[in-house]
Amino acid sequence: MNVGQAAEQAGLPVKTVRYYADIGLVEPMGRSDAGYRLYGDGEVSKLTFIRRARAFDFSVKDCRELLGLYEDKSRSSKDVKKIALKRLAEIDEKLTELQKLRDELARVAHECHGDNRPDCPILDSFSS
Amino acid sequence: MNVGQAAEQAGLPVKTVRYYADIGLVEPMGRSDAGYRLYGDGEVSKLTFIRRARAFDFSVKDCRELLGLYEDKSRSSKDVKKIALKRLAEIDEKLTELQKLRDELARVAHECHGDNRPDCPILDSFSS
DNA sequence: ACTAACCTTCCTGTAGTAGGAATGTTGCAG
DNA sequence: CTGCAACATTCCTACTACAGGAAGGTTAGT
Repeated sequence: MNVGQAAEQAGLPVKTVRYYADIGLVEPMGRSDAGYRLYGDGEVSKLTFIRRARAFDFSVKDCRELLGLYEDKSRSSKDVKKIALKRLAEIDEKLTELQKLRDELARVAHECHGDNRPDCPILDSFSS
Repeated sequence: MNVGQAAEQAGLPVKTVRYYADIGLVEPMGRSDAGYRLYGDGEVSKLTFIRRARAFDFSVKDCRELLGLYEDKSRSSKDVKKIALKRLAEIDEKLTELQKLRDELARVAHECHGDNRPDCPILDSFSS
């Protein structure tokens, strides 16, 4: 299977699949005589796995680690859970920050009457 | 005032101040004989303004627009509010997505017993 | 034989800096 | 006057995770 088909099956852009091959994240099974990347079902599974993990906001670096665990049949679920909980904590922190940001922005935006006068609490909050 | 002092007063890294000068966001008043960037209080105000706006997660591009409004004494608060509300909607969307992500990750992480057995619902959720 | 649809590599760009090299300037103490 | 620290300069590289496009080769079908 060429890169296009592998990409389609995995639900990823071709560019991305090639990129993953370049950085050694998911290498093709081999190359055709013409130098085309050749993929099998195993590689497609890995690519799909990565797409899902990325959708969970795991970094490519995290994915590399997870993929290692995914392929390692002897790994314990403890190892995986540890990474997941770390990501969860990071996401929680991000959520908290973003929520604070949102509230403050909503507050200043609400205070701004939004008319044709130049007086604006939003800009004031930036400069004071 | 040289770049170091301006950066300190604005609460920004020197590198960042130089970057803002390079991209024409906040240009120095002038240059010294030796070619040092020279800043005045006006530039420091703008830099401070940008730092605050960036803290609100506004992009540098947004900042450029806001800075234009900030400097334009005849602008209406309506224009500013429009940008702010747009950002607010974006943040809300991001929050919603992140929250969904968080919940799903928390769910699969919770389902994983995290012991020494290889069986792991987290990885399963990625590959199925 | 031609053409469309694939594939290849390589180069550039994105956002917003951070780090570092090589070099020049300023100010002050000895 | 000299030496030195603390500043400044430009330029190059790296980061993340790709996207876009150029220039060219391959394959499959008509």
